[in-house]
Amino acid sequence: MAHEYVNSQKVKSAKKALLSYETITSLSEIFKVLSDPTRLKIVLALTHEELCVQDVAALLGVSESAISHQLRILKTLRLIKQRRDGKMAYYSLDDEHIEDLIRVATRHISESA
Amino acid sequence: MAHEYVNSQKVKSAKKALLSYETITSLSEIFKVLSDPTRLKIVLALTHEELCVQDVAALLGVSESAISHQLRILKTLRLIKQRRDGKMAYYSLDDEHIEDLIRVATRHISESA
DNA sequence: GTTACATCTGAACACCTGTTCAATCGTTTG
DNA sequence: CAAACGATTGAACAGGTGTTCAGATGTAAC
Repeated sequence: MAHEYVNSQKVKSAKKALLSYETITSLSEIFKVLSDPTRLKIVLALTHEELCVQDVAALLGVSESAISHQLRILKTLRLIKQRRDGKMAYYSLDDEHIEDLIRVATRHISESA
Repeated sequence: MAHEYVNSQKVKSAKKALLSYETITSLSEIFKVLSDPTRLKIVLALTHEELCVQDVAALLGVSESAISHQLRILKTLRLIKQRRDGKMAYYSLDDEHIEDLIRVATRHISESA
């Protein structure tokens, strides 16, 4: 194979911007968890205030079961944490950086409109 | 309905962090497009250098057809732009803010490890 | 213990998504 | 013109995703 690429010079330059497999995987994961509107709303709602499952469901207009499923995903990925109080379970944000990410993204869409 | 929420005060506070339907939709969209590893790699590769379809495919180890499909998605969402040169089509980034978003997300995963 | 309530869970379902494969389009070259 | 090449497209496929539904936890009150 004399020429692996059409334009080796450009590819060589482009290669510098690539990231490791682990980084790509982690980035995809964090973007993916925020790509679902319901999860995104949950994260926003829990940013500055803890809420129980019922209230999250009522606030967002989604069934409690669906919310519970999504809360589990967010908890597994350590974006939120849980506090038990009797029968109730209170959830709150457990990631200080997520706010920044959403803020940067929000600025992005408002400036490209 | 005397009590719409279990904890009205907390819900009232949480409501302040919510965003409009349009903003939520746009945010989900931008996170979703970056949630696929192939698309994320394409965006990274085209950040500082334009590339033709063949070279993107070879660089990422994906078929030209699959790359072409993804390039169309990225182009539709105005993340990348196309330049024609004879038979070749050169693609490059068309969004200055995407780099920031990926940079913030990268910092996030490196600090939470 | 039993009832009531909040939450959680698993299976099922419809829907969406990314790749593959084959065919087609556009442009360039002989 | 025809052949060659890069790129594009559409249908089909497997795999993944979010919600619903019914049932099971777990905790508190009686």
